[in-house]
Amino acid sequence: MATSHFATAVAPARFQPLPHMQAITPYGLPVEDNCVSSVLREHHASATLSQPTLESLDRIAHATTYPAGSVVLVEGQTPRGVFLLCHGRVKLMSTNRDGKTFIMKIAQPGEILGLHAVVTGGTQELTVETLQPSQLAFISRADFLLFIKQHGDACLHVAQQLSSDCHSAYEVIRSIGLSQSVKEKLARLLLHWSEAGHMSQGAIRLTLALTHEEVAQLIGATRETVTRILGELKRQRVLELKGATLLIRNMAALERLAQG
Amino acid sequence: MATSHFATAVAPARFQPLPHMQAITPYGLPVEDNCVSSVLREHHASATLSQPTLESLDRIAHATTYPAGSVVLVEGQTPRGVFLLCHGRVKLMSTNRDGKTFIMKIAQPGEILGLHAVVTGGTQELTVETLQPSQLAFISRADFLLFIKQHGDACLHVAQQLSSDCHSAYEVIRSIGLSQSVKEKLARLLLHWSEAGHMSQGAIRLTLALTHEEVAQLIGATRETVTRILGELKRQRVLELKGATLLIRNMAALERLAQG
DNA sequence: TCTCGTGCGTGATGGAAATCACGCAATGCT
DNA sequence: AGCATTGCGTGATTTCCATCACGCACGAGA
Repeated sequence: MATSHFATAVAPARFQPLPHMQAITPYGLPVEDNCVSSVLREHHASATLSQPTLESLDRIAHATTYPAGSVVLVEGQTPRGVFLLCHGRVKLMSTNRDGKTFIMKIAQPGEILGLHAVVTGGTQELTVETLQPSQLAFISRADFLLFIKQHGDACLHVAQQLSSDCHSAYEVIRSIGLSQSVKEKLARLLLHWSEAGHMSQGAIRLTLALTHEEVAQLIGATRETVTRILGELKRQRVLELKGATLLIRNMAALERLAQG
Repeated sequence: MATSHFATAVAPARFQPLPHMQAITPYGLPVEDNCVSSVLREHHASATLSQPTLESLDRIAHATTYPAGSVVLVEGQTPRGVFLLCHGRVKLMSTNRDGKTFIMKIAQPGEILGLHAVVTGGTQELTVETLQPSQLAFISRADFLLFIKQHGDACLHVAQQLSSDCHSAYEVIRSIGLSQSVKEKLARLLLHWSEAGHMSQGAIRLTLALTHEEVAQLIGATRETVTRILGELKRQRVLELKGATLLIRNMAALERLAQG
């Protein structure tokens, strides 16, 4: 189990292109030169970042496309810079010596990866691995530090990003530290996901792009328990699961499980 | 148990002085007007903050002394501003509906409390309660935001503080998410504390200012298990405990327990 | 088409720790 | 002094979940 995890996590690192090998492998993603400013405009940052700031960011950022399963950053390494996630989804995780993995969060487009290490000058806290083919923009440490020194609005945005990282870390701690059972944690996770899902005929529909193993690593449990509890919830008609599509049929029951 | 926790956590809130009631109750602590710049000079910030920045910080900060057990910030509340911890120690914690508490960290002088909420504009993430008589400097939200906008070095320092908050949150997640047993978590905690302890006749001496209950809340366990494991470690001559003084006799054994 | 790898479904079993339920010492209050 | 409160020490019981050990489905590649 631990071995198989390492296989998926580490093997694709060989495919990791260097930042300057820009867009050699499209993996079906559109190759945009200015993906940086566009993704920041679409997502949260529009309010805080000025036009000149975005432009100078575009100048120092280099977009690259990665296949699914690429290891972009590794915990413990000295950071060469930060990555801005333009397209796709990546998992941020930590692994201990006996191969047990904990997934801290799934990052969405617009998030900056590897920020802490660059800001504090320490080593990388988390391992970052793509879940899908993803486009990331690399900014070297020196360029980035100069950039936030020169642009006050960027520094504020960095602070906000760090705040939001903290926020999600605290959420995780609350989830795994303050709950009695795995069922409760799983219910909480599903509720959290349901916020991003769509209503359809009285149920909430969302696509579950993770394996049971990964779900387990998100809540600090084993794959078997996740499978068992999901099965139980299906039998109780709380959930319905076809392929990667998850239907939440009984929201109230889920909320009760998550400690109402 | 839950009730008794709430008693200690909430009751002293009645003694909470308003920030403008400056230094009415000294509680045995020296009353310094410029505690802000002096504590920042002593601790980490000396490198990043310039003299003019420190001076203007002193102008907007208002020092106040609190007795032990004061609730300074409460999770969920809309923040009026941030607190800079000048003297003493406070615990940052989160509580769920059935009264179960998780302590995220014990903050040391120099740390800024309530930063996330002020930076992001959201609600307070954590409850902050003094463990000892402590001196805190209040800075209103408006003053603080203006201050970091005007002082680039301060904004960077804020980013670093947020990074370090994230760092400790990730540490906690690793500790509680990636360990097999309570014994392992407790060993890790003791090792972490030992870094701040002093060597004396082949053992490391440190003062354990927390109750077993609080230790349990730091590692996500119950008071009984903490008592039992500490007792076991005493019997195995790994630890020695007299009053609030903790002696670590066998560092190697502790490291083995913490997964060497 | 036949493996092989990967992910899911399930049973049996053991063990770590939560829970419950005490007693006992130290401290503070009136 | 007497009483309440708080923190520590311990036993008995129980519950939940990790662990081990399978089988089975499905897509990919030879």
